[in-house]
Amino acid sequence: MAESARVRFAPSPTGELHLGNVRTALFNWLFARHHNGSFILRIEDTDVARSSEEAERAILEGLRWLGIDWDEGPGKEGSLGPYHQSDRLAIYRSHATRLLDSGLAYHCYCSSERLEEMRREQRRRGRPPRYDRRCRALTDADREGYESEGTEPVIRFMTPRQGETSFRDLLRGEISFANDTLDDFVIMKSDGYPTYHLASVVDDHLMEVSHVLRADDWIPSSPRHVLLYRAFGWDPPHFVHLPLILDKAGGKLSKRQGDVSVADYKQNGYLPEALVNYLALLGWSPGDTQEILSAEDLIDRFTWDRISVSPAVFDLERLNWFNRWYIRHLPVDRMAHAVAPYLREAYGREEQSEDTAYSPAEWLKLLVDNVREEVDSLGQIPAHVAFAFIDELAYTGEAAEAMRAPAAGEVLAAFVDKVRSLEILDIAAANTVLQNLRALLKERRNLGAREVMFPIRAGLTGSVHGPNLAAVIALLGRDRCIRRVTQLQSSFSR
RNA sequence: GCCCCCAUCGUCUAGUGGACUAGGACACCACCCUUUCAAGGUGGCGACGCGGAUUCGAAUUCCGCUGGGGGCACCA
Repeated sequence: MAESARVRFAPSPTGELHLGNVRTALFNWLFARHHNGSFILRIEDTDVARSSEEAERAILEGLRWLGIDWDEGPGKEGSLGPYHQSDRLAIYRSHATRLLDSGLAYHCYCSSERLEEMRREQRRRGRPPRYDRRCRALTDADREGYESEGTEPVIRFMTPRQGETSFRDLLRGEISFANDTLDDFVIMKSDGYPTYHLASVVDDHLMEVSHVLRADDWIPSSPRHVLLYRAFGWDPPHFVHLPLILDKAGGKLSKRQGDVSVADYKQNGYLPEALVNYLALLGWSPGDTQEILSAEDLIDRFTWDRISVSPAVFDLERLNWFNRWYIRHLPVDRMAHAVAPYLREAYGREEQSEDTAYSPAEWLKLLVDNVREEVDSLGQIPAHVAFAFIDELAYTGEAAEAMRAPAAGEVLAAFVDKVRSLEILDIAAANTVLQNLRALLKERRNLGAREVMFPIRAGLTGSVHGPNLAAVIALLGRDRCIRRVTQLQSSFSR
């Protein structure tokens, strides 16, 4: 590819940033970065009723969070802007007029009621729903009549009745459509805004887009776009249609079954690098067995010819695996920073370090470092560390059983003794305590490791599962450990 | 209904006529490790949709079928 790579992501701000859209954005971005080209962000806000600034903000925020940056677009006006289609209406109008003047487009005054009725009838007769081109044959008198009634027309493209229109998809080769399966589609709406077809073709040309990477479901529209390029006398860009992302049920990924918006994943504690890594591998592969790929790796290795053509099912389990990997490998201070908001939300505070051997920051890091291996996402962390924030423990059945063990009382008493004798209870000291306790009780009562560890863990946390026990002890600190166990002992003796 | 796209383990995929008793990853199962859970290690389960054709030889090429998906708006 000798020519420069200019690609774009062109979302319409009508809702959340959808995973499918993100994947499209990601592939475009990787393509641009790999080829040292440009990645353009264009906001397709031509649907006045559905577009909102809030949705646009969410999209920009989502992209930024994922690290997908743009070279031209909102906040980065380049020479080929503006990058909101609503700011380009004059451009579309003049181009529509050009087609009108050259007889390749015409005004259509048909009401939406008539069009709906027409389509209903066509479907009823088992015919494909298509515009019947009635307004192609309007006389000047007809037109004047409509105009005097105040009817605002749309502008339709005059699609050839005969022949076929084909285009080359880089991955699939030649795809052709018989022109009679296309109809005279609308290019300008009656509110003066262009439709997607016109706007995207005009913009892609004017913004000098070299490659259009977009989702599969655009294939049926592509011949219309090719027709428009030709009508304007332009060369179409290269097309690469990306396979759709399907849900578990095999349909197009949509709301209702699970989270589909990036904001949801962000909120639930998925790391951007995990999402990027997972999404990059949905419909693309590096060609070897490497699974963990950083953004740099992806940029380095991304080429369009390794994009697959068959649809891919979104698999949360696999995303979770990537997220777990990145959670485990993130530097601990970054992890602490990322986890803090979740703790604050759940407990109103992000640490509980008073009366421990640690500073607040150290305490948080110790906590995070010891719990990170147990969760799929950051959002699950608060539930795993309740023992460190809440003193009223709810004991699980297993925990109660562990404390009912014959030696449990003796184990806990010995534990409190050891802890009481300490000045500083950090993780090293806690480990020493546990080691000594094991040796002592092995000698005295021939107890195994579990018989020692389980009652202590259960008494301290209310559960027999959880982070490393020495860490638990260090996180609670000397006084809380003693308090929890003695409370337990008094309730037993009652 | 019409048009278009797609088809390898349950899922993501490698594979571009012979190196395929089809490789890797997720999930699942077993074992090991172990201070619980997890992580890690080892092993296991598990796929070329069907039928023709081309070829000495097809997962790989061609045709048909079947199946799945998408599109058919003054939404993108």
